Amino acid sequence: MSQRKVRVRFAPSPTGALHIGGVRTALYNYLFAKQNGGDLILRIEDTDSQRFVPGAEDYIIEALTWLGIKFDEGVGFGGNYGPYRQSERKEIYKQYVDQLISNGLAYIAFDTPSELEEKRNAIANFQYDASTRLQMRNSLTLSAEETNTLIAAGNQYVVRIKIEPNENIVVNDLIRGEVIINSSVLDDKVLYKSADQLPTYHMANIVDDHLMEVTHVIRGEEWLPSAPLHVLLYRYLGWTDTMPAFAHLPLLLKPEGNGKLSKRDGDRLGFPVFPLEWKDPVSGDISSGYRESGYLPEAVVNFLALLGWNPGNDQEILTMDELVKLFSLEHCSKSGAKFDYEKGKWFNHQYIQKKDNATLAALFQPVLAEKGIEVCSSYVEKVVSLMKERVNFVKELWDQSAFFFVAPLSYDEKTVKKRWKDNSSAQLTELIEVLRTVDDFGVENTEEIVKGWIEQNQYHLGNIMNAFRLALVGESKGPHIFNITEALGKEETIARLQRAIEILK
RNA sequence: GGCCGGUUGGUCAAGAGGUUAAGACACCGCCCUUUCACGGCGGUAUCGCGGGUUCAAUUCCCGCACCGGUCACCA
Repeated sequence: MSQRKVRVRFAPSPTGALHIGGVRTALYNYLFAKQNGGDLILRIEDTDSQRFVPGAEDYIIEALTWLGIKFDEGVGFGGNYGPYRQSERKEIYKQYVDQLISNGLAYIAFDTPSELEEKRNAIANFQYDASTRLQMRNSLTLSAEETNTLIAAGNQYVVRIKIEPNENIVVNDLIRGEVIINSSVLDDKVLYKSADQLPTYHMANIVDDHLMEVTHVIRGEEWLPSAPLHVLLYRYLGWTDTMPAFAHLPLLLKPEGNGKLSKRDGDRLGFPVFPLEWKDPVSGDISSGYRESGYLPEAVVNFLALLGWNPGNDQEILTMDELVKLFSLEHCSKSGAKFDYEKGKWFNHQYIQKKDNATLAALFQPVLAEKGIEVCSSYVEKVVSLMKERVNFVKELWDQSAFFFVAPLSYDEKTVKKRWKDNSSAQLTELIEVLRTVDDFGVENTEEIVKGWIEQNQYHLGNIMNAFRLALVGESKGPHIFNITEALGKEETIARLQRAIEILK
């Protein structure tokens, strides 16, 4: 299996929004494919007709596109190995199922769900396997004639794999090494159900990976227990020599408490677990998304990439291109990672700093529009350049810099108490007169004149500046004060001073 | 419960027999400063426990504990 072109797939089932853990799996597959000059396939695993959710497929594509994870083929991308939706591949699976049956590697079982339920209730740890299958209603215990009669009469049945007991099955995992499981602990898994004429995940997955010439299966750790079954299926189908290599990724865990990160944790703890906002078509419930929360896609990618993998050094800010170069399965960790939302915010902060002002201003404009503010982009860019280093999200820009767009309506009580002195209004009144004489309201000039005036009169610099800031901003925050006066302009600066003097007396 | 996987600071983690056990997030303190941030500096680990192997073990082996996953006609 030397020179096969690397081909990997991301194979979600369209049962709802794509979980952030799934996004990471898709990302790792993408990085691995690109690094090796291979292909990434998007395959939709919709063999469970019961759980299909409309809109989920589009959601998956939109989310991954937003993040810059590009597919080479698959649903929505074309390709020569289609169709890529499992529900459209019924006939393909059927022939392999039949092949297994005729080779004696699988059999037909008529036990109804309720009969099985009964068994499970009656016998502790009941498992449909070599030790029990001869007590069940299947083509192993029934004659061929009886079997055919039952089928002809329209009885529903399933096809089960026939697993021989007592054999150690070796799964070679690229991340975990050899994992050995005894076949006796495996059950005769259902491969196919006559009810909807669809295979189950296991069968469809192996057939498709083989037919689509997948070379590496990179998926979540929750699949590790069924990996031996998959190895056996490759053998039963005669495809062992082209069996893909496996890599089982560690899980994303809840930030606190136990268990893997779930859909509900996000809303409970106040952060998104989905890339895009998702509205459940049935319940109408809305779950927040990273995009709508103001995350930059590069930040999400970077954050996710480092959750379960690291480059082996202390580099943390990595672009997609760098990730493609550096990624390796060997550096993936084996243990689950608790999801640290705070770190995610930090990544976004880093990427905001890296973005140029024009881009950020363009992202900020809609937020301003929402507040009913219309200003030219050059002014927004100026504000952004002054304020971006202090926010994690574009949206926060408004909280931090509203005073650039609207005069303070009130003055923060604590700040007033601390910064507004008895002589403040007298001094600021004087300051107004000084400012009136300033023609060039640029940062340096205004600062020089104001500081000169303060020095001349032996005033306390801090007292004046803090009261000045209070008048302009309404509280004790913001960038260098003369950057604010420059942006506001002479008229507005003086108006704000007058207003503060009036109100605070 | 059976089976499988994992276990380095609150979190993400580097490390691969001999190190003062990196770095980042968060937190705390200090510095910078006219405010708030940014930035800078500093602080917090007897590497889950118990046995081995070895001159030497966080690193190798075994047992235990704990955490996680999985045991469907779901993926």
